[in-house]
Amino acid sequence: MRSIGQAAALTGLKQTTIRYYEEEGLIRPPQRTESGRRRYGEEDIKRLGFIRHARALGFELADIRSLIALSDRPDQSCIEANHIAQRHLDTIEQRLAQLSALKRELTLIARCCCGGVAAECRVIEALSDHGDCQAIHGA
Amino acid sequence: MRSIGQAAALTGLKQTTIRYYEEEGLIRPPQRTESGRRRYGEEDIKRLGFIRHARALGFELADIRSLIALSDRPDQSCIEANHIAQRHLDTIEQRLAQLSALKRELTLIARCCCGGVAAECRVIEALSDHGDCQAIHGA
DNA sequence: CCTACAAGTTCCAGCCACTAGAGGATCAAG
DNA sequence: CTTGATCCTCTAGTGGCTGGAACTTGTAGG
Repeated sequence: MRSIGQAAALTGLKQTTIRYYEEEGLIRPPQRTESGRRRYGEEDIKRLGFIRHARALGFELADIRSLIALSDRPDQSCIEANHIAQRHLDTIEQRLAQLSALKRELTLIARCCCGGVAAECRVIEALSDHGDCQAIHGA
Repeated sequence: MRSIGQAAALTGLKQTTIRYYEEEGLIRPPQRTESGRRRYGEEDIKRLGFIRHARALGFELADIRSLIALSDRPDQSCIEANHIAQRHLDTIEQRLAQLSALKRELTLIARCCCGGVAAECRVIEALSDHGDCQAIHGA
């Protein structure tokens, strides 16, 4: 059994984050010592690792909640899990496309700064006038 | 002079957002009618457009504040503006790299779902075990 | 046994950039 | 005068934590 500090060190999460996950019901409340300190078993550590990994992949807590529910009922079809992953993948792809559009425009804007005074600054000018900016505002 | 509704329609911002920007000091408080309704002039609309565009490019309000301050003192060097843009570009590039890494891993994970039961679900398994996941956790 | 000090506890506020909703006032048209 | 659109202020909520205050426990050394 580990303390919250050890759990944090093992999973790479912060103690406050672990407590937050408990509060949010993402992990079950761990055992406590007589004095009230949390004690985590191997299963708890595993689940924390799961959450950590899923968060690192950008899943939202709501999705993670669903994935956890799925893994707790191992007889169920995993189509749902795949669905969640697929949906997330779509989101990521959208964001990627958006971001590269941003990058393109921003590169253009940033490149034409010649170091003059702000009155002639292309950066500020380009930001003021979005006539030549396409399809960014659908963000 | 335009009402806040017109300003919103012209800039693509919501009324609440415009009021929020006012509260945050990103725009100066507009004139008011006798009854207290906001009236926006051309300059105000322009500035709102500026903010809108910068936000669409992903600049944070703090950066936008600096950019506005710069454009208000047109005699100053625009190196600062360029610096802000460059910094933002770096952030975007980092996020892009991160996102494509996520996409790669997630694609791998999602692909191996064969539609079986959750106990054998590769998606859940892959999330539990991040032994084969590289360098995502530096996010 | 006493003293530090590290590590844990709860609770509450703050972050960002809005957004939603309540509840009321005002405006323009018919 | 009524109706419905528009506007006003104020408060609270979003997600996913993070930080701090104020307190209690555990442990190691002297």
